[in-house]
Amino acid sequence: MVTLKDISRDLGLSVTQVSRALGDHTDVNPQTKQRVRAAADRLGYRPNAVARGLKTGRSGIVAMVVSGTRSPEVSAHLLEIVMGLSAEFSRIGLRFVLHVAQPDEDTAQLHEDLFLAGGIDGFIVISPQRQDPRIKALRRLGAAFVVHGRDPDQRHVHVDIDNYGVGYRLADHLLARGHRRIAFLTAGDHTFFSQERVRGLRQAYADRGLDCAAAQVIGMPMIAPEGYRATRDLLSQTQSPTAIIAGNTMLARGVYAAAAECNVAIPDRLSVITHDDGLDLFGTDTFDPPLGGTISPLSDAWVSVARTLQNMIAAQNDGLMECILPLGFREGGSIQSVLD
Amino acid sequence: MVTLKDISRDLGLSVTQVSRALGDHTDVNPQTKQRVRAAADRLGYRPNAVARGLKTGRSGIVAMVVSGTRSPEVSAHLLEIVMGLSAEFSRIGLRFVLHVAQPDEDTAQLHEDLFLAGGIDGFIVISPQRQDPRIKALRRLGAAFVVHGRDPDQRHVHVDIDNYGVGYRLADHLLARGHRRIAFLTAGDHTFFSQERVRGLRQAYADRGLDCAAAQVIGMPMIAPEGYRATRDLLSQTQSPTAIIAGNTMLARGVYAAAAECNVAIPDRLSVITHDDGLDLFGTDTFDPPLGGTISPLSDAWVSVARTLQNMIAAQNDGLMECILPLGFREGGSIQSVLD
DNA sequence: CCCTAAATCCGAAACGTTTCGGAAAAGACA
DNA sequence: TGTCTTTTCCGAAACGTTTCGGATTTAGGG
Repeated sequence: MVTLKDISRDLGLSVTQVSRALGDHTDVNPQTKQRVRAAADRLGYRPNAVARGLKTGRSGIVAMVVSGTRSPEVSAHLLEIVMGLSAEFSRIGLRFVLHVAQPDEDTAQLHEDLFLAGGIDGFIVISPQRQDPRIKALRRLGAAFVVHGRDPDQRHVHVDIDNYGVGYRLADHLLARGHRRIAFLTAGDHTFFSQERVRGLRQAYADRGLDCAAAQVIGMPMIAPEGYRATRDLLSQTQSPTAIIAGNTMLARGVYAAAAECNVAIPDRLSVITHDDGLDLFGTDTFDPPLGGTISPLSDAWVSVARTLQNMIAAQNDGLMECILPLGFREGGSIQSVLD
Repeated sequence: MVTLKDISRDLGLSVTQVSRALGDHTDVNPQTKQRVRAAADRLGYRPNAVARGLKTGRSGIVAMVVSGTRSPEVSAHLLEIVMGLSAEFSRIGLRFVLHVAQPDEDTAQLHEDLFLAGGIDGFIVISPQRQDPRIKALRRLGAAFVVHGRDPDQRHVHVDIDNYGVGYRLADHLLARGHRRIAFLTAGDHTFFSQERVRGLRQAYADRGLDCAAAQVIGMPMIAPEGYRATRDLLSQTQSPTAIIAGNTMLARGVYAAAAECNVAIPDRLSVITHDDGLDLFGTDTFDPPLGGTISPLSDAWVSVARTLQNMIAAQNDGLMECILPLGFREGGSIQSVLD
C-alpha cells in the first residue's frame, strides 16, 4: 500500500505538505502541487479511506437498510430505487451501499449497530410508516439521515411530493369531467402518503359541494396483481365506478389488465388516472391508451435526497427540514368525460 | 462517543487493559474483566470499527458489486441471493453490503476502487463469465474473494456444484427412460456452468452409445418468459422433443405454462426435468405435477461461500481452492418413460 | 537597511484501537 | 533471604490521515 509517507520520502517533502498538496490547499507552491500529484500518480497512491475516516469522522459512505422480500415486483422496484440513489450519490462523490436485512430482522436495531460502529456517514430511509422505529432510532442517535416520504409523527428532514395535492388534482380532474363514482386504489392506511392523498380527494369532492361517499377508497399493496383483483371486484359491482384512480402505475397495469379481460373499454366505459413516479418497469408509455395523471419522477427525488443528505453530513445543518418536489400532469388518453 | 479511554478513566485502568479485557485476553484478572465489561455496558461503549480497521487492517465488511437490472425476475433472484448471503455472513460476524452499479458501469473498476480505498475485507463474485474482468482485477490486487461458480480461464477459489454432473444426471435420467429427442434450455455459451452441463449431457448420450445430435441445446436468459417462448417454438416443431431439460425452475415455469397453453400434458406427452437451486420465488413445490430433477440448495452454497471467504480473510490461506457441493435428486412426477 | 506581510513549508498532535515489550507484585521453592 | 516463575498490569508505538500552530524564506514598502 502506498501512503503519504512514501510520497513524502520520494519527494523529500513533509507528509503535511503532501497531504495539503493533494487536498489542493492554498499554502503550497503550485509547482510543488504538480510534483506531488505526479508522484502520487506514478506510485499509484490511493488515499486510505479508513485512516481518513478515523481522523475526519467521515467515511464518505451512506447506507440504506431494507428488509428482504420475495416479491418480484417489490424487488425490482427496490433495485430501481437503489440504482437511482447509487447514481446520484456517486455523482457527488459519496458511496452508497445497501444492507439487506432478513424479513424478520429488526431494522431499527440494524441502523443503530451500523451507525455506532462508525464508518457510515448517513442514512436514507424510504417508505416510512407512522411512528417509524427506524426514524425514531436515527433521531435518538443524532445520525444524519433523510427520509423519502414523511412520518408526520416525528420531526425529520425529508424529501417528498405534495401527496395531498396528488389526491386533490387526480380527483378534481375526474370530478370536473362529471365522474362521481370514483374508486381510489391506494396503499394501506398505515402510510401517511396514502392518508394525505385520500384527504386531498375528499377535499376535492367538498370543494365542489359533493358528497365524497361516492368515492370508494381501497387499500392494498401497490402491485399489479392487487390492482387486477380489485378492479375485477369493482367491475362486477352493480354500481361499478366510472373512474379508477390507481395509486401508481403498477396498480394501473392491473387495472388495465382486468378491464381488458372484462371487455370494459378504457376510456369509453372506464376512466383511469394515476400518479406516475417514473419507475414503471416497462415505461409508462407502454400503456394503451396512454395513461394520464400527475407526474413526479423519482429520479428528481434522488438528486434532492442526495444533496440534502450531503448537506446534513457536511454541517449539522437542520435548517432545511423539508423539500417538496413539484408536480407535473400528463393528459394522456385514459380519461373521458361521462357527459360525452 | 464512548471510547476505551473513557472506560479506562472510569475504572482507573489503562487503555491497554481495557482493550485486552474486552478482547478476552488471558493476561487480565477475571474480576477485572467483569468490571470492565460492566462499565462498558453501563457507559454504552461500542468499539469504533474505523479505528479498529485502521489498526488491524480489517473492517469486518465484505461486499458484492452487481450491475443494476430492470428485469423483475432477475432483481428478485438477486435479492434472494443477497438475503441468503447477508444471513450467513451476519451469522459469522461479518457485515455484508451490496453496491449496485449502473448497468453501463465498469464493475471491475468498481471492485478496484472499493478495495484500494480500504475498508472492504473481501468480495463475493457471482455469475462469473469466462475471462471475467472482475476476477482478473481482484486477482491482480491480491484481494480476498470467493466466486460462486467458476471461470475456468483463471485460478481462483470458488464454491460451485458439479455442473458436468448435473448435465449428465439429468440427461441420463431421461435417456434411461427411452427419451432421445431432448431439448436442453440453458444459459448462453459464455457461461462455463452451461458449457459443463452440455458436456455432461453429451457424455450421457455417448455412454449409452447414442448420437447426441438428437439433443437440442438452446441458450437463453434463464427466466420464465424465455422458457415459455422456447417451449412454444419447440412444441410447434414437426418432430417436437419428448422431454425438456430446464436449466432452472424459472425456465421450468415457462415450460409448464407453454405446455398447458398448447394442451400438452406433463408428463404424459412431455417430460420435464430441471436443476433446482432452491431459489424459486414461489417454491418448487407449487409445480403441478411435481417437478423432478437434481437439487442443490443455494442456501447450502452460501454457508460455504461465507466460511471460505472468512478463512481467506483471516489467513491468506489459498490452500483450499475449490469446494464442490453435493448434488441431490428429486423424482417428482414430471418425467415419464416413453416406453409406457 | 529595517519592518511587515505574504508565501511556503514543517513538526507534532490527534482520531480510537491493538499490541509489543517490559515492569511490578505475588507466590513458590530452595 | 534470595531467586525464579506466574499473574496482572501499563507505557508507548503504530496504523494513515488531517490540521493547528509556528518556523523559515522571500518580496514589498518606506
